[in-house]
Amino acid sequence: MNNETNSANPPRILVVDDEAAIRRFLQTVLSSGDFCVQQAENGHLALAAAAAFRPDLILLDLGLPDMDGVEVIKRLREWSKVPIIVLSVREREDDKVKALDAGADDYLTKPFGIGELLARIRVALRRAVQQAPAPIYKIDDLEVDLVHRRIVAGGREVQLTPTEYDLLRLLVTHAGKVLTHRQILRQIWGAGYVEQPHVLRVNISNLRHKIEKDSSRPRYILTEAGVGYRLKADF
Amino acid sequence: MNNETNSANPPRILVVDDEAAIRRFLQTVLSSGDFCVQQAENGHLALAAAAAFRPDLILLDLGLPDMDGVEVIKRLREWSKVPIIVLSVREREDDKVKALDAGADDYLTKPFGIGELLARIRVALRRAVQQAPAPIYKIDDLEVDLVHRRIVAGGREVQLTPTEYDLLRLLVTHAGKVLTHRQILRQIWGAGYVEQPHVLRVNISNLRHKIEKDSSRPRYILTEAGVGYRLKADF
DNA sequence: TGGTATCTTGATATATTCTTGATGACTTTA
DNA sequence: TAAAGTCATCAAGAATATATCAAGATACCA
Repeated sequence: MNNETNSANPPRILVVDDEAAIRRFLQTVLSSGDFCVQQAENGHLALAAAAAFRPDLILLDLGLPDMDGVEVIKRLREWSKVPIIVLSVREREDDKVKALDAGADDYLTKPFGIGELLARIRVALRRAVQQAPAPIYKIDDLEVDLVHRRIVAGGREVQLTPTEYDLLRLLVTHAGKVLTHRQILRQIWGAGYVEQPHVLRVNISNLRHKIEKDSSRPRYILTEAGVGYRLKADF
Repeated sequence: MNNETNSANPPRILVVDDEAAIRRFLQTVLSSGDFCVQQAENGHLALAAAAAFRPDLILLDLGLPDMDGVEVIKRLREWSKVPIIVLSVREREDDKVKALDAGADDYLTKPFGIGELLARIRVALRRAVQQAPAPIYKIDDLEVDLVHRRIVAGGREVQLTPTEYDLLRLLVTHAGKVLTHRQILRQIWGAGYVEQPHVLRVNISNLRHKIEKDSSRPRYILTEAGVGYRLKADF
């Protein structure tokens, strides 16, 4: 996993909101606070912009026209750890909990004070200075692009089923680390499957046939007998 | 054989508030949420408790009798990065900004919902876990990474069987101490095996062949004749 | 509704790990 | 020195874990 940091001053902030007035307002406030601001007006544009623009922080309104805000957070969290601050008019506690549990870092209810917003942004940035792993995992002949959900093995793109993709993503995001059968089963199939490693084995086998040159001698997905599986890492 | 993976202890939370009613309330709420709770009723006790108790998270009321809450945050931040969530009755934006800039991670205004509080706690803990570096035991040429379940000896990674790994983990977590045969057998094979040191010897032998340069002259796993084994410690 | 892709489950061959017994080296003690 | 105990190692069969194929079940889409 290449580890490129993208923290050149000033910090870049992506503002996601469907109301142009609010985007303009935040643009003004943040620009004068020495931030570089990019805007997106719906969920799909936000995901694309997050991948292309690589912001250091995302301000996200939950009420987007094209997709649910919580879904946007989940999709972002599939590959990125960028701090997300939710700005919402909704006051319901349930929305906050869902957004925070989906991976948001903070939640502000409109209307909010500018001073507080800037302070929350400082907190999030203070914490995040360190790391920003590239969302493309590349090792030898295997390329996994978590943003575009694209897998290339041996020079050709391979199609994975949803389960296979989830499995590979889990391995990629923990590259180098041994994941026990139970950990994988709980993550992908749910707590009720932790005692059924068979379904996992079948999927590992299928995945290997799609991404390994010689599936009987795997180079990427390594078996840790009696324990679980581990994706080869480049260290 | 008990082959159970290590499950983390319940996160420890330090509650700092001068009102006993609120401490009791939080104690109840948090304990049922599977947290281990410690209390402090003023700033000085909070600082002492943070040092002694080493909580994973601090819930801090700003209105303390003996010192300003912001001062408590600053003093904590002189040596600790423990997540701090401020709980305050004050609504003034200025207080929030000061607390956040002093090093607090989040700020909730009373009254707050329990669901939201728990969600904010999960966010703070989630982040703290991510940032904690993996502890690696390193003795001369032997490297044991218990998080990644990765063993490197003599510069190359070695594959251990589950039993061998459990055995090495036991030795590593008690590095420098002599573990009797009975202690090891009870831990790894169960109480029924304490009279059968043979299995242990075979596994020690196999382990040595994998991690020692010259297994007939072990440098790491030392035999304490008539007693047990001891892993060399780097002191 | 039919057709397709995916998921689940069973059967079975292969591979790994565990246990156990045999053997010899070494140490301690009589 | 002999005898007894402890320790290290090897190797083979037993037990367990893993990989794979394929059929039936299910979900999804046009």
